[in-house]
Amino acid sequence: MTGCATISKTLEDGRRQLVGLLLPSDFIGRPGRATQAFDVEAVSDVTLCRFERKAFEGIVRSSPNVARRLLTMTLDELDVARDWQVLLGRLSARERVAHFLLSLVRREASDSGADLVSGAITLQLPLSREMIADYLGLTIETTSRQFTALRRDGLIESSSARQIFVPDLARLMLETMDDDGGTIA
Amino acid sequence: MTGCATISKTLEDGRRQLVGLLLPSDFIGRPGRATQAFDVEAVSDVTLCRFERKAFEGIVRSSPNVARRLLTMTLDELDVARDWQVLLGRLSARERVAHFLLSLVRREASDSGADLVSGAITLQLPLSREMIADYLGLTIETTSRQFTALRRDGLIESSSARQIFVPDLARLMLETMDDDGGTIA
DNA sequence: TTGTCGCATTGATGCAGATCAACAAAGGCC
DNA sequence: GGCCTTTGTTGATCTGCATCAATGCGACAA
Repeated sequence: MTGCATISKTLEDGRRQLVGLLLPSDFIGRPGRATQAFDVEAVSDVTLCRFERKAFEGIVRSSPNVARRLLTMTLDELDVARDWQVLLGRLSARERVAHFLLSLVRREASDSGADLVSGAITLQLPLSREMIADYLGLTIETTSRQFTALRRDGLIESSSARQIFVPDLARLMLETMDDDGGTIA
Repeated sequence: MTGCATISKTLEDGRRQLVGLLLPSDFIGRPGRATQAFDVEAVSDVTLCRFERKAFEGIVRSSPNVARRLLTMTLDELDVARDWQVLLGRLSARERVAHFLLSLVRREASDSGADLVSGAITLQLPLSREMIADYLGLTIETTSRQFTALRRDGLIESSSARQIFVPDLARLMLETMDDDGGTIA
């Protein structure tokens, strides 16, 4: 309901990859599953709404609307995961960072109902550089360098590491090269 | 029901990433969705079982068991997608290829009920080198070189490009470095 | 047989991002 | 304030994979 958490997997040698970002309105847990194959970790103070498994599954069983909603949410998560696969497999470091920033913008826009496709916006990054790197399949250093490069190119401005001002969203979108916003010359 | 298909996304400049591999028993389509954000493409002759959307959604609505099964399948797909994210974000080329081969072995094992964790096995690759490269977020050349390297190291043998013999599954697993099979010295 | 087409392999070279290392900045705590 | 820890930035160098370019090889047709 408030706060931010991550879903991740860590390999034995310490390499880590985030596979999900949980923000208010997201759901944790898998109905009908005893265990979870990934780690869920709060990255800020979090308040959440807990359901007893038994009771919850009873509700799901008795209410087809809830069941359908759950399926829809899972399908949405699947789409997010697949877009993320494309990012991890094929995008350059700069494209990844631009994409990350825009995904945060879209999250915020869809929460507030507005539909920001251009103009300026200020973002609060919910994650540290290390987490962003683990999110994007990069190292801390390249992530930091990409932020610096975007700042140098005037695509973002920042007063602190966690506070990002985007003067022109359309211009940032040109950096992402995906079919939601690309069309680069 | 027979054959093999892929789910993928292609960027405007031609870069492509597979985000799903469909083998017999898999399901195509998203209940409650009009459109699909990814391309589905047959890579061999395929026979499938088609349902009318209206009729199918009626069945889902009236039968909670079907609805629950659908949710379970989607959750499984989500787990696969997330493991894939880890592979794309953090594994080396050699690890990716080893992981790919083992995922095919597991698929075959789980279909035939057997549970192969060691010993030898012969695989028919359902994909060309190009598709494997797009699957793993690599180029054709790197993929080919990794097959050559695995052959050189005695981890696989092959009579043709599509036919792979794995003399010792346990040894191949040591190459994957994930927490399902790693434990490297 | 000989050409040609598509796919796979192999080699030479380049480069984006990783790694190693130093330093700066921002809190927290006494 | 001063000290320490954590986090972020920057620079120098290295390396794994991409890129560019041939070459090999089986399938198929003329």
